[in-house]
Amino acid sequence: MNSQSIENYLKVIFNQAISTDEVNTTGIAQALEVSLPSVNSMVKKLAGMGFLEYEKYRPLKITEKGRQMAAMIIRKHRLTEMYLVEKMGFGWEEVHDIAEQLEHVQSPLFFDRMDELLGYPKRDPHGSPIPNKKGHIATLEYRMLADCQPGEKVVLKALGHTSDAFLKYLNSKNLALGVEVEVIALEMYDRNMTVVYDGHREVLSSLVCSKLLVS
Amino acid sequence: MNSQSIENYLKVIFNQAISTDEVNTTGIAQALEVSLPSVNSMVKKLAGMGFLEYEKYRPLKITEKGRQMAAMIIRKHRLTEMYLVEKMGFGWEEVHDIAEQLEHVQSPLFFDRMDELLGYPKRDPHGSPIPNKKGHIATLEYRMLADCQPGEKVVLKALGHTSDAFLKYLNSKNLALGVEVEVIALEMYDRNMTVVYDGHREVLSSLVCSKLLVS
DNA sequence: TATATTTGTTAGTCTATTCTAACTATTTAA
DNA sequence: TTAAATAGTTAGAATAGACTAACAAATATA
Ligand SMILES: [Mn+2]
Ligand SMILES: [Mn+2]
Ligand SMILES: [Mn+2]
Ligand SMILES: [Mn+2]
Repeated sequence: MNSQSIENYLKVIFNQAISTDEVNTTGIAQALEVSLPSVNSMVKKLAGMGFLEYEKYRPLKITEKGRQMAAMIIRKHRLTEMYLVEKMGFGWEEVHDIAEQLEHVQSPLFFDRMDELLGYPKRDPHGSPIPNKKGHIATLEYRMLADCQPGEKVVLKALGHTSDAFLKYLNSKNLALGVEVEVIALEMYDRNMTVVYDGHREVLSSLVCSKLLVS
Repeated sequence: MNSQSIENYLKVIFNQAISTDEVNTTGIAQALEVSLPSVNSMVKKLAGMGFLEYEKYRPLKITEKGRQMAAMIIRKHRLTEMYLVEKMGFGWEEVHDIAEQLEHVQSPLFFDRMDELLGYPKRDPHGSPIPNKKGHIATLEYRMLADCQPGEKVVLKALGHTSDAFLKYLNSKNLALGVEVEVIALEMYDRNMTVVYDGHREVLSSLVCSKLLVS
């Protein structure tokens, strides 16, 4: 069985590979808050296990095997988050830290049961796709709210970022997935956006709007 | 935070202290399937942390602090088992291995929510008491079925042992907690007991009867 | 292009947890 | 009450994962 440490590295590497395909050591070190040499030695180990391709001083490439393995951990993480929200009444800002631990539990039955009880959900509480049992991850074609034009009506589908602070901010504005948002105005100077939803009228910064994924 | 290893040691030591109060190294080694020297060095560490009293070549004594700590882990273990059975539809023979992992999750909220959703249960699915948040464990005054006399009608309340094999045996005989059992006959030669319950008539060995706790 | 900055690597150390081999104390039993 | 058996200890080593200090390669910048 892979250690929790190995699983956490793999997950980070997989996530960084989504945007750039090639991953660098420094990024991993920052994400996991460990030193560069720690990453270097773990990377060699992961390469030895066939999860990565590694050449000295070259960016890393995750292999299909690595991708597969990472997807299974992410599957467990996201199923857990969904379960905590849907079945145990947690808020979407409370579940990540718990899922970070439960994702390492070794028990296919446990996660299959969650999946079943949830009715085989496709997304986690933050709108991110839940990989299926084969490791396949649906690619979601959402736009950023920041790219919408005044007059458009869109539905909030997912978040591009899920920090505690951001989730709490969204809670304070009553912004949740599924909410229909109408773009009223876009200030060209700072790209602040005035929106209306659910009887609310708010001005959202471009920072926020770039993290709200809509369709 | 205490490591999983430390937590597993503490739990074993606590459990062994219930019967004899004094615990010996060999018992711990057997329960955890590790070598004697491993236990020896961990025991010194636990003593250093104030969980045990240790003197060379003397049996160990668990301290109040150690008892407290162990109770909190056992609380998480048993709440988890109850949750898995009651809310997720697992059989009582399936839950121990999952609970063995979940008991190490660091999230008071997670277990408090389980507790709440379960309606603050007093026992786990095998009839063992769930320690309360202060670490207090109710002592259950049950008798062994083996000590009952022909003619007595008793209710199965808990198990003195919870191995997979035993639980599966009980499943095969449709014996579950809460079942009312009438003692029909007791064979003095081998102490086999003939019992009737739920429309079943079975002959149970003394080995089995000594592990069935009734009231 | 030459230099400065950033990024990645190596060497060596540390802690946690485990092990085997060798030894010592305690307990049991002849 | 001595010898045998059992239980516990020490020493020394291994592995996993992390770190700092020192160095090398790659990249950015003047
Ligand atoms: Mn998460
Ligand atoms: Mn994790
Ligand atoms: Mn159990
Ligand atoms: Mn455990």
